Amino acid sequence: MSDSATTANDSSVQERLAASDLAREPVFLAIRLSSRGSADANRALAALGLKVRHYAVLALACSDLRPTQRELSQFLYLDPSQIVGLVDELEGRQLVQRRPDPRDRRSKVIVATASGRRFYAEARATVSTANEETLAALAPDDRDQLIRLLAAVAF
Amino acid sequence: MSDSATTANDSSVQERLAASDLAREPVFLAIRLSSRGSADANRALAALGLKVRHYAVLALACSDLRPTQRELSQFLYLDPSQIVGLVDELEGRQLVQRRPDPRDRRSKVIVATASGRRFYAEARATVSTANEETLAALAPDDRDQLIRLLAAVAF
DNA sequence: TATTGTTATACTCTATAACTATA
DNA sequence: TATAGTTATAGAGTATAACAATA
Repeated sequence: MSDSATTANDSSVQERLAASDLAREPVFLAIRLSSRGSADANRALAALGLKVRHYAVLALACSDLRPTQRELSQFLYLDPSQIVGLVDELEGRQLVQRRPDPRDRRSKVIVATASGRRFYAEARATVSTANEETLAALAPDDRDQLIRLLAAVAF
Repeated sequence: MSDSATTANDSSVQERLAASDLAREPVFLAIRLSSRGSADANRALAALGLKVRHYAVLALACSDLRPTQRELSQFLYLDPSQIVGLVDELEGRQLVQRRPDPRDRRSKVIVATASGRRFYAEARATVSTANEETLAALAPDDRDQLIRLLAAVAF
């Protein structure tokens, strides 16, 4: 399920769908929100040359978690081999660094550089604007509620 | 973001992540629910030889919407060329039929056969069980609330 | 001239297995 | 013997363009 349809986003088309059984299934609805949300976020991030997955890695590199690549793969449900490429790209743009882990020399801790932090602040604002767009149909209270419920399922 | 990590699902790993900024971003959370939900649903549907996208097409073929392939592509945010293959597989298993659209001979209406309807009932029960698993962390009221909010965003 | 279903093709994403260096 | 990062490769999923039939 993704964002590739041709003439979609016709509101009457979506209204017809809303009447179906499918439209009451939580997994189906989550897939839709996810694909719309990541399409919106990717569109916004494209101006910065990022995709959501780069953004997610950068966000964690800016956090105080000091994650290893292995941990990034666990946090993001991505294969360790995919983290390699994402870190490569971010490192090539000097947004993050690979640092030896003093506790285990096999591991590499991924930390943001100073410019990586500045860039993240910018990206975060961009994503936040995209989120506004995605969740425009909800009142502020409902957004908070949605975030709370999603977090409860996710963790 | 998908379901490919190696030793993930360690609850302490997820607790650490819950403390990050990322864990408050609705799009990130939706991606997680979507990937977990579709992984659960796909696992359940595998016993029936279906994936969620086949299931979605079958569900709409069983509805009273009587969708054309073009409409299916709009409903599911899939490219028309992808609908072809999904309908081919379902038709090969005699679960759905392509019927000429009397109103436009270019179009083909996709309708479920009798055995398609029986099969859908079974698949629906299976998916429902998988949903229970995915949403186990939520109380019934919270589940209803989540579905309501997701539907409000999706339509 | 535009649209529906279809085919073909290229591209991205995902999954898997191996290799190296460390543990 | 097992694990972290890496590489390579195959497979699935996605995007794009073209074509025949019909509008």
